[in-house]
Amino acid sequence: MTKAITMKDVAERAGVSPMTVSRAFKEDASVNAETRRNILKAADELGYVFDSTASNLRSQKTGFVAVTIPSLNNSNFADTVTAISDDLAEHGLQPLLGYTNYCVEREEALIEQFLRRKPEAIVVTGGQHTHRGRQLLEKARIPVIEMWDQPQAPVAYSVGFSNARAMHDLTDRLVRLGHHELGFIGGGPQSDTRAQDRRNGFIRAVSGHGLDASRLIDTTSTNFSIKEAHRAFQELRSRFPEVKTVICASDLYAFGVLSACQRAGIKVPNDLSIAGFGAFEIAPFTCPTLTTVDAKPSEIGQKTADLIAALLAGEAAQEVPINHETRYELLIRESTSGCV
Amino acid sequence: MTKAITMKDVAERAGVSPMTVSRAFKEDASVNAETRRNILKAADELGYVFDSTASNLRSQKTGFVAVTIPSLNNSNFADTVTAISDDLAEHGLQPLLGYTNYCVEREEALIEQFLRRKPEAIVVTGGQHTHRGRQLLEKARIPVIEMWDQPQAPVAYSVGFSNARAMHDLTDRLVRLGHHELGFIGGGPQSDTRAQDRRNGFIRAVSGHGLDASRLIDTTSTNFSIKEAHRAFQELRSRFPEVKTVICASDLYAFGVLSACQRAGIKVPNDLSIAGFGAFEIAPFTCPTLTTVDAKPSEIGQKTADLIAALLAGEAAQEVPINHETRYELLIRESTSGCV
DNA sequence: TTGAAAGCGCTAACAA
DNA sequence: TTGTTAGCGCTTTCAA
Repeated sequence: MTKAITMKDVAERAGVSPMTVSRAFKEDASVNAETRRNILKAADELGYVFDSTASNLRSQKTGFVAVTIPSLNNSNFADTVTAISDDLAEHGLQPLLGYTNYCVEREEALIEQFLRRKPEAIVVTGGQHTHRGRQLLEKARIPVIEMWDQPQAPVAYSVGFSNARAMHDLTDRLVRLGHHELGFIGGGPQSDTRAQDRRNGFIRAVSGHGLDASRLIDTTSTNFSIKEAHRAFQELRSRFPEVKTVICASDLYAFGVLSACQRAGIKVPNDLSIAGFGAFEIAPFTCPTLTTVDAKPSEIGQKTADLIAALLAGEAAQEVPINHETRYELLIRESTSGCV
Repeated sequence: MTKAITMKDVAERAGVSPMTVSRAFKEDASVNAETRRNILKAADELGYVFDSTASNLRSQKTGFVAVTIPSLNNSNFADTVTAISDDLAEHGLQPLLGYTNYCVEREEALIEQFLRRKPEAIVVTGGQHTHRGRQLLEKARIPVIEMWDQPQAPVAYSVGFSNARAMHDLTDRLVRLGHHELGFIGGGPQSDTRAQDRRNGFIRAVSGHGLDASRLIDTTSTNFSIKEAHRAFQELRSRFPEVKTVICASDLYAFGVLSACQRAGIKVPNDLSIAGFGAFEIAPFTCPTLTTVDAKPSEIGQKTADLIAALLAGEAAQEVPINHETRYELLIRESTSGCV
């Protein structure tokens, strides 16, 4: 391995000082136009590659934004990350992405790892952390954003919505449309906290109407899978055969229930209504189309990135709101039109 | 902002030299067990956070592996990245993830950006790059891996399979099963190169049997969407009404065609057979279940990470093969059982 | 607009 | 096992 080419080499070739080379590589620095051209040419000829690691150390700025999500393989989180990534890029920031696999201990490890890399802000999904994870976030001297949920006790900033309220609204709407025998799949004690919140919202809405809110089926894996939905639906059918409307913590579950019904010859929505959560790409294309809630994941990502940009631009803290509530939208479709 | 706490501070508090603190933070360094305990305690009390940026510069090692994929929102690529990420973590490496949106110019920009951060290896998806992108990869003095495809002229290492051959095999198999009027959706000149390769494989297989291989429908967007499939299927129906078997460049297209059929009352597979590519999670759960090809994305990720680990461990270059072929599997299911 | 000097926080290399 | 010295490649700061 020959020695790496540095700014000094470029400087010598261009006949200037290293400092001028440094400036030439900064878009907005004041360097004579021709000098800059010469420098960039020299750099190109030498095959010089700017070294961010040195720049990061000296300037105490890395341009990193740490982001942890539960899973990469979930189109909602993928949409959020895509939006964050796009938006941050406009501000010259680069996400440092990690996934927790829905495990707070893994989150803690990720947070610790990421903080060592000196990101300029850190984004985590949800408000559930280990004790130490939370401490790390609190002591990090950078903006901390919890997204997707509205934590009861936010570490600092939050961008998201209440999963409980969203599911409450969906359920309430369906009850008003005539659905009275409802069951819920997902959100058991082992699941993702967002799924748990959704289940709570379901219970609150159903109880609020004086209906039976006890037809709940736990799922055992933290991430959502179609297979799991099949198992859960079977359990629902045997324990609560009277259920006419199944609401699921995720569209993936809803799709699983729908496919199980198609296999079993159960007509949806005539015999059974189904609703999901998340507005996955397939939802408007299934037969029947799937009732769901669009949590607008891209909007969450965008608002998160905008918030970071504002905070890093040094906007007076009192001008930046702490909690950023994002919208969600009920999408009532064919799969729940059976009771009218 | 008060001054950051450094190793020097920790050293003073623990009554040792900074070098000893440095060693205490390295798992395998030789430090007296009690000394290390004292140091870590002191660090904890001071709220010290190890500074990777300084470590990276001094040791000329960042622990980063740059990875670019076309899209985050594609479960195949998400699976690959998840596997890479898991595997690299075991070697203390951290992926630096970026997505190109199926655009070689964006890829070039990402490569350039990433190389400045001094990753220890770089992984790109596929073998298509801009001229400069390729040059950057060639001149980077780190292992370069092209994954998912088997490029004709690899930059260095490759881990993947031939999309053309995989689709050829699927098509060939279907022809042998009695499918003789075939059409293909996707892989037009504007699409993802992997989709183009698949189309070529289709053409080769169909022509190979002396059948009409000209029933091809272009899609216009680079990423796969269900909506696009609806449009394409409509075009296929009007231009080639004789088609009895539709093969799609992606499961997402196949799902779109299937849902369009369900809407239109076309019986699958009795009136029309459908096959996709990618073994998406929904494929075994649709009604009918979907014939597809499993390209084993996790395996690609795993092999890629293993290759990187081997190369960084300094294994003699001649011991490490250049091309790593990964397996794929034909999954013949209900959606193509109409011709038997 | 350009340059010189100093140093960001860590660790390689060497010494004890 | 521990310490000393020097310096990784940039950019801050100050001066011209």
